Formats: sequence, structure tokens, C-alpha cells
Amino acid sequence: MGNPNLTYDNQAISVDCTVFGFDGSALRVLLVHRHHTLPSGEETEDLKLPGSLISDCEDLPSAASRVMRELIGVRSIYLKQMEVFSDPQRVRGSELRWINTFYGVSLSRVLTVGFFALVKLDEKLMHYSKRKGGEWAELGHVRRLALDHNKILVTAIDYLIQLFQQEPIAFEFLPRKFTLKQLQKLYETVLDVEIDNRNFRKKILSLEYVLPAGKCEEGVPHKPAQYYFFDRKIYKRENKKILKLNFVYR
Amino acid sequence: MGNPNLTYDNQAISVDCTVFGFDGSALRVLLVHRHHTLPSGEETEDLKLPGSLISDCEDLPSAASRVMRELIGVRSIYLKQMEVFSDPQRVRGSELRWINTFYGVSLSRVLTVGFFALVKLDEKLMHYSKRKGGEWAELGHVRRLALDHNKILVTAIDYLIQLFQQEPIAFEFLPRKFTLKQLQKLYETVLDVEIDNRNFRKKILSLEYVLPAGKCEEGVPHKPAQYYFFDRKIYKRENKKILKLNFVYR
DNA sequence: ACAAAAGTGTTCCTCTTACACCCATGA
DNA sequence: TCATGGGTGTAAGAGGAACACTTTTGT
Repeated sequence: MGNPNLTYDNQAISVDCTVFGFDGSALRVLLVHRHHTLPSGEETEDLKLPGSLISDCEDLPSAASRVMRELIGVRSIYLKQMEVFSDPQRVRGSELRWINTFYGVSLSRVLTVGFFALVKLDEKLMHYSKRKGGEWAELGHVRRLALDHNKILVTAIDYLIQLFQQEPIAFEFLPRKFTLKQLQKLYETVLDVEIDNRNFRKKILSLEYVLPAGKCEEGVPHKPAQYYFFDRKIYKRENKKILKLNFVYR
Repeated sequence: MGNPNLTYDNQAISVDCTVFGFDGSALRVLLVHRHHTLPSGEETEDLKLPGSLISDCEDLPSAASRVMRELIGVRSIYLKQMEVFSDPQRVRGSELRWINTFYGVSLSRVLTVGFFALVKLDEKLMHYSKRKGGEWAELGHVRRLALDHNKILVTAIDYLIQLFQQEPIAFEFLPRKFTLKQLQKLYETVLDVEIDNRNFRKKILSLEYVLPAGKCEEGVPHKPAQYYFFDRKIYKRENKKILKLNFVYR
């Protein structure tokens, strides 16, 4: 520590959010358009993850919330810090110039903290984000993104799959009342597997914190499905009770 | 984005490492002494986690490695980024003055990235760290630390317990050759449970990647124990084979 | 009556848990 | 020979995996 060979220059920190939603059959991620001047001077446009530099007075979660609020409005979303991308070379040249122009600063380096967010995606929200300059791209259709955002996206996808098997984040994607079929389709999509519906239902219904909402689908041309809901209070209580002794990883 | 009300002032980023070791019966964490001037002008000393500001030319993992290298020398250690502590008020007043004096800078805000490290603790390493100004404190005996380092430590402990049940990090604590008893004691210590030795042995020996080293303890006044070792190559191979379909969290 | 999706049970097998005694060594 | 910790087997129960048909609704 206190090494005189090290310098601490004008760095700044940004947040970049990978926001996932489920449209009923595919995962989508929220992207924004970036207007950009190529080294040749030509104007062009590409896509990036939504993000922002953090200001002096806010912490990282606030910065991430602010970015989210601008694109999806005020609504409760699941938001979690993922990891920091700190390669000194991650933003340079024309990318760095873009940031300095956009924010009116003169930084020599920008680190970014990747955030991971989940929202309940519906038609209303999709239109709202579109009006605000966002775009909900299907995961499979995402191509080259600006900066190192493909790397951040890949990290977020890994994180999603990992977390999905450890915590009940599935419910963050679905409306408050959902059918078991919707839930199953979501699991199949995220984990990229096929699941036997009998075993799936058995397992879900054995969880004390997934309860019937007492209502059914209406107007469907087949047997209407029961709605269920996720009771977070019961989850938190039950979850603490179960100190899993299944102590060795598989 | 581009909000003119936000300012991006002279922030800097540091890393703080929570380094865990196992002395055969208790977990220990590496702390360093800090010499510190109180607001009253009085000189005093307290303990903190090892850390450093990051310099312009390095990324976070390099900064964390550098900090580690200074205290434990060059050896392979398990090192992972945990999370960022970004409260704008986390370092201020005399704490901020201490940083500015120590590094010869004039920052108004410091964010820190918590790192999580595991080392194979032995007598030699303990003496080495002590010579370098470090101290291996038993987890249960850690009291008030400088800055917000108690908060970072608590986060790291949660992280350790969590990760311990998901990945074979236990072996990072033990010498290359270890007895099953040592391994069991480690599990019992970290997870704070008692484990039946027959079931534990059965489970561990069923893992393809824990293999007998073909040697035994020597000079012990009881039946000598067999040594085993962890084969990381096999672990990586086998682990990819098992795409766990056990798809719903408990 | 038909199309379409919801909902339901059983068997086999694997993994987890609980539990108590003999064995090899140095002193 | 004794003290010390190392090492072993079995039975009962819980949970996971595989598998096919009946029910309810709208048209």
C-alpha cells in the first residue's frame, strides 16, 4: 500500500443493466439505441445495454434504479449487482470519446458494474420502453452490441441460469397470478430443457409458498387453468427453517 | 442518461480482501494494522482488511492479487470478486482524510470492491504474514474494524457459507494431501453443524474427483489415516457432464 | 362431436439419514 | 494393554424420474 509507482487518475464508474423479461415463449433483453460517430467521421447507430455513469451523490443500486426508471417507469423490479468489468482497456478510442462527449466529461478510464434485473414483461411495458427508446430483443436474436456489452450480457445469462436454480426468481418474470403451465414454460425456456408436466406440478405444489389463487382462466377454448401465486412471506419464513444439511455439492 | 444535474467528481476505487484460512480447528481471517490520527489529533491504531486503491493501469483482480502478494507472498490463492460497496458516505471525515494522506491524493469519495480469498494456511504462512504486518485473527474473535470493514467481512462470511455448498472450495483451505477427518472438521466449522462421519465418508468417497493419495499419516499414536487429494481436472470434466435437472430450488 | 390444453397416480430407483462397533498404532 | 482416533455396513424413508389417460371447456 502507498506504492508511489501507482497513480490514481480520472476514473469513473458506470452501471450497465441487463434486464430480462419473458414474453410467454422467449426470453427478451432490454436494449437501447446509441448514436455514434465512427473514427471516419460517419454517423451511425448501434445497440447497447442501458446504463449510466454514477453521480457523486448516489450509490450503485440507486444509479441502476434510475436507469431502469427512465426506461420502464416506476415499478418494482428485481435488481441485483453482478460483477465489475474493470479491464483498463475496456473503453478506449472512439468508445471513450463517445462517453466523454455524451456526459460532457474527460475521463481516461471507465469501469462498469453489471447489474442484473428481472421484470414482468407485458404489452403495456413493451410499448412504454419503446416510446422511451428501448427495445426488447429476443435473446437468440441479439447481435453485436456496443462497448463490451456482449460480454456483460453473456455474464448475465450465466448468472440468470445459476440463480434460477437457487432462488425463486421465476416469479419475478410472471404476473402476480399465473398458471402452472406458464411457470413450466418459463423453466423450460431459461434452463433449455423439457420437463415432465406431472413431475413439475407435483414439485411446485409441494412448495408451501406457491398457493392457488382460487380463480381460473376465462374464455379459453379448453379446460380453464387454475391460477396460483407466490407468497414471498411464507417463502422467507420456510426458507430460514430449512437449513439444508445436504452439505456436499453434487 | 446525459442528465446535467449529475456530476462525476474525483471518485476512486479500492479493493478490500477478506482472506480466509483454516488452522485445523477454526476459521481465521487476515487483518492488517492501521495507524490512524483521531479527530482529537491523538495517534491510534486499529485493524482493517487488507486493501488498496487501484491504479490506472490495473484491473481489479490484479489489484487484489497485488495486495495479497504483499501479505502472503507469491502462491496460488483462490480469489473472487464479491460485491461493490458504494454508499457515498461510506468513507468520510477522518477516514477519508486517512486515505488521502496515506495515498497522497485528494479524493472526495471512495468505492470499494470486496474480494473473497481462500488460502492454505500453515505455520510458515502465518509467520510470513506476521512479518509483513498481517495478523490471522480467529473469526469469532474479530471486533471493531476500521472503515466499513465489518460489513465487508459479514458479507464475505455469508458468501463463504453459500459458496461452500455449491462448489468444491473446501480443498482451497487444505494441503494438497489431506485426511477425510480434516475435511470433515472443515465442513463442520464452516457450516457450523455436526456431521456423521460414516455418511460423510460415504458421500466424499462417491465423488470421482476425490482420490486416495496412497499414503498414510506417520508417527501418530493411533491408526494412521489415509491421505486423499482433490483432482481438479476430473472435477471440471465430470461437472460439465452433470447438467443437473434437479430444477427447482428447495 | 371435436379440438385443445388441464389435470391426475403409480412404480422403480437413487440418495439421505440414523445408528454402534472393531481396528491399527504408539506409548 | 490401553488410549486414541481411523475406519466400516445396514435398514428405513424421502424424493426424483419415467410413464399415458381422463377431464373440461369453446366452437
